Amino acid sequence: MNFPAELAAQAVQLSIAAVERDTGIGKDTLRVWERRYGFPNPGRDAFGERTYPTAQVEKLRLIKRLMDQGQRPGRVVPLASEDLQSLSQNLPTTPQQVTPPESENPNAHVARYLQLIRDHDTDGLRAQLHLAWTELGLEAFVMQVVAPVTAAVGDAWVRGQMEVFEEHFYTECVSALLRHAMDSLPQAQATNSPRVMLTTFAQEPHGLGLLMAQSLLALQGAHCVWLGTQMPIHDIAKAAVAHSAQVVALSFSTIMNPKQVVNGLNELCLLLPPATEVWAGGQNTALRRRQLSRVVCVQGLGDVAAQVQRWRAEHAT
Amino acid sequence: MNFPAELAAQAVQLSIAAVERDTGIGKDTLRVWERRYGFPNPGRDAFGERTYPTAQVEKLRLIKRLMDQGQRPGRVVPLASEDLQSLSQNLPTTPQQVTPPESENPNAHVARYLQLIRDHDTDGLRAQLHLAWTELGLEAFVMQVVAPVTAAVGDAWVRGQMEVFEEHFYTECVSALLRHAMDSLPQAQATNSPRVMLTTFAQEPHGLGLLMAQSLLALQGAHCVWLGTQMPIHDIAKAAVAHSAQVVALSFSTIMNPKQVVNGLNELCLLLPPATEVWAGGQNTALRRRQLSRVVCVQGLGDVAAQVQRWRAEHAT
DNA sequence: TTGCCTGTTTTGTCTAGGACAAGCTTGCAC
DNA sequence: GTGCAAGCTTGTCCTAGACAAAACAGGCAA
Repeated sequence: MNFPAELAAQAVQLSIAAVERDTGIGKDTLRVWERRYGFPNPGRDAFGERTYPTAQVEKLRLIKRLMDQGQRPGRVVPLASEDLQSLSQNLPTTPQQVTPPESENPNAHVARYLQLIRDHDTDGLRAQLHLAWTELGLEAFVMQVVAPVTAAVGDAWVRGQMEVFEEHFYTECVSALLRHAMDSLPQAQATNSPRVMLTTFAQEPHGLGLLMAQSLLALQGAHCVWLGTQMPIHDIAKAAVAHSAQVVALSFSTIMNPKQVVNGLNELCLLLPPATEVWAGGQNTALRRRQLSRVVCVQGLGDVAAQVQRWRAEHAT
Repeated sequence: MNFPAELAAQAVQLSIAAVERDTGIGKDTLRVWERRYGFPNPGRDAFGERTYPTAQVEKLRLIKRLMDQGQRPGRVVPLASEDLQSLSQNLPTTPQQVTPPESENPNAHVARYLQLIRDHDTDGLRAQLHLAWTELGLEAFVMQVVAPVTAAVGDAWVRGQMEVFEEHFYTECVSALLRHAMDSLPQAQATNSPRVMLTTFAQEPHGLGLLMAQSLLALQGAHCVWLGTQMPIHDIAKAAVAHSAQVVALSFSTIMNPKQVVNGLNELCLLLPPATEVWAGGQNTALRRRQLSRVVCVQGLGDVAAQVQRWRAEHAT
């Protein structure tokens, strides 16, 4: 920590393309914010091109986090950094949809994991997760540990109390364990169970929620095909046909543009065989507000089993 | 296969944003190609906005593949689809840097894996890989099986003989196995070994090459920290400090813009403590041509062990 | 033949301001 | 409170021009 990263950071000036990459805010949007709100306020280099100081990029990332939580640009972009900070602290906590284990204080439970993540303790985190899995079994592990801890990590990130790389680090640990746990499930192929293909759209890198859903689906006896994240829509359709999937399960986090979610889902529905169902889950606002004719919106992890039941009932022989 | 996907596809017209998402070609570039080469040649909707037919998007994806192989736009964009097809068939094969096992015909060996992938045979592929790993051991498995098969998959994709989802499917299978194999390695912490942090830039989703490198690093006794793919540059620097990494290992495939690779690496070097080394590997052209002062370019998987030796020699106590 | 220097072409990305549909908010009537 | 209409907000698209960096081609020397 004795390396003066702040000094180096001051010297670094980023191009508009680099800012788009680091913030997820499009070039067009950056220019139009500058015109309308006076922020960001980049300098110009010798060729007349915008150069953004690191401090402004940092502020933009904070603004992006707030907007992902539902804030509107006109309300947050003109604010001073301190106001943004205090705003992010006062955000409401994610509602806990999951019943915590009765035996102990759930917050202490979650806090222990957060501490391991902040300490960058790979082995400790892995051991703790592994212990919880073997103690609770897969279903309770997902519902009582992975889901609340993931929500808490997301909350901490929104408040600026957790770094991106700490979130990645947690995600990698949990993903590895969930995959391992699913591999060691008995392959009890229930009759009359859907063949489910799981993936995300090209702009959506988060696959952890989908992996939790896959765990629950596998426990219900569904046949799951995991294709990884970030698949172009055309290829999702081709894959569904090739794997003769009856259900395509997708997940959408808050970072995805709701308009692109709706457009993409409609496009996908046109390309899929009519009998194939599309299940969509995740925190993205598009799933709550819009009318999506053919798409089944899965309301949280608790709804996964219910949807499988419904599918079974509709496809009873 | 009896669903008329072609009929549905004909009706679908994509916006410029959707084409950027599906092809990886930027909006600016799409417009300037239209101006200069007359292709793509989209229609317009009621609001005067471009609408791209699926056939043109398909052709653009083919063009993108050829350009990733080193073709120049002026030579390929104006060509007819048939000419592009024949061009992609006649591409030179990736040079095999890896000695195949002597005992059998290496092509037959690789072809067996390709067949399993094309058949979408999850269990078969997994079983075959698992068998090879236990027979050969991790190092030979990576060098003689994973590396050549991955190269062959990449080649097949370039020639249009393999779908994106088939490549994803293969990647997921191999990644899971490699992680499992690394977990079950004895944690022989060699003295005087580097602490290596592995990740990729935000625009680079391919992590398989890096995972192979991690396997070899772990076999050399290095302490590896895998952070997953697609990390913003600022966070890579923060993570390196937090994990007190001595080496940051990055991988760059052909899909990344070489200019962005160079810019990103320079930016990263400014943010990292001076003692931290940056190792870069992958097929991206930027690593061969450009001058990158502080960056060590790892020349293929065979070079990984050599770089660890060099590091050891320079940091001998 | 190979290697190196120099002009020319190619190519992606930036600039500017204008436009507009879709979504959200506000306000008014019931 | 509920519903609908008017108005404001906001992201993304449009055109057309500019230019640096990289790639290529040609000439010349060894």
